[in-house]
Amino acid sequence: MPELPEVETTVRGLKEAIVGRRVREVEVTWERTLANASPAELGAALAGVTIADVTRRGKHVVLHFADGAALAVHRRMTGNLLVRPPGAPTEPYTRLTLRFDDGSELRFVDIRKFGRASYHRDQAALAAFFAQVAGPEPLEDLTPQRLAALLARRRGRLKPLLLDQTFLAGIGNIYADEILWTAGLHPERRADSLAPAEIGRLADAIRDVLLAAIERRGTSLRDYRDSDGERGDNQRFLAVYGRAGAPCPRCGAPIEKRWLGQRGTHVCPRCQPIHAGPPPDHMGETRAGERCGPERL
DNA sequence: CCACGATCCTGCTAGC
DNA sequence: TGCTAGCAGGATCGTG
Repeated sequence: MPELPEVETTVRGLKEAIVGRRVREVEVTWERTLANASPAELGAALAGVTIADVTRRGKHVVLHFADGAALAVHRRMTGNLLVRPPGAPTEPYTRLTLRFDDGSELRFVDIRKFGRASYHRDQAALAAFFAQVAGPEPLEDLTPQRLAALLARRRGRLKPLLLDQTFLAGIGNIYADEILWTAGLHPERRADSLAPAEIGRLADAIRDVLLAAIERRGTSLRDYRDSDGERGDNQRFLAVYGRAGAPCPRCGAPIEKRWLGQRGTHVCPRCQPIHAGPPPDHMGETRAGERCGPERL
């Protein structure tokens, strides 16, 4: 569910809400949520410790504690991190709760139980963890030159590569489809086949699509909520994702849905030709940000 | 290195 | 109305 823009939105909300709060106790209601510790170990490690900062790395929310330790939370498909005041009724599907000194709570609510939290005793351990699971941040200095180097000698197809978190950290199924449409690139293009102009379009699309979605506080199709429980707005601006059969906002051709790497994939057959080459003439008629209409709320 | 299938889970919905 | 198959913002592991 949550991809980079949703995680970024959540992190900004959590920073406001819980930095400076001190953990009184930890409650674990679904043990497998904890990836590398027992409930007792996590409780002992966090009791009495203050939240010093909240950051994002890829799709992970990272809670940093005053003692240098950190808790990395990956929400997978349906997980949400909600801040609730003292005495607020518990949400169903709550898997993990940090209760603070003032009685307020941070709750990890996750219908499908895929989400995971991992505890890291210090910065070195945290860095080692992310070295394993997360590649470069797509919003930090992703120049066309750098993207070209990343794509070189990659023989796989574009979309599965964008979904590979060690290639770039934070892009998921929605934004991969939106990015490739924005760049006018077919998801099955071989990654090392892009011309320099195409790499430039891809770098621009990655930045533009992700930044626009952050500005709209993320995409809420069904389950995603921010730390206040609010929905995002970006679902109203999707060009291809979830719009099979509907007209392409740029050229009007019906959006196709196909299956690629076990993921539903949405593509405009006219704007995203499978063969390498210059973009179709109509590319650029619509600028990023003004695409889409109200036909799908 | 790359593709594919199975697995972990629950809820919703389209179609019969 | 009621049931069921299939699908869902993800990642990992094993096989070929």
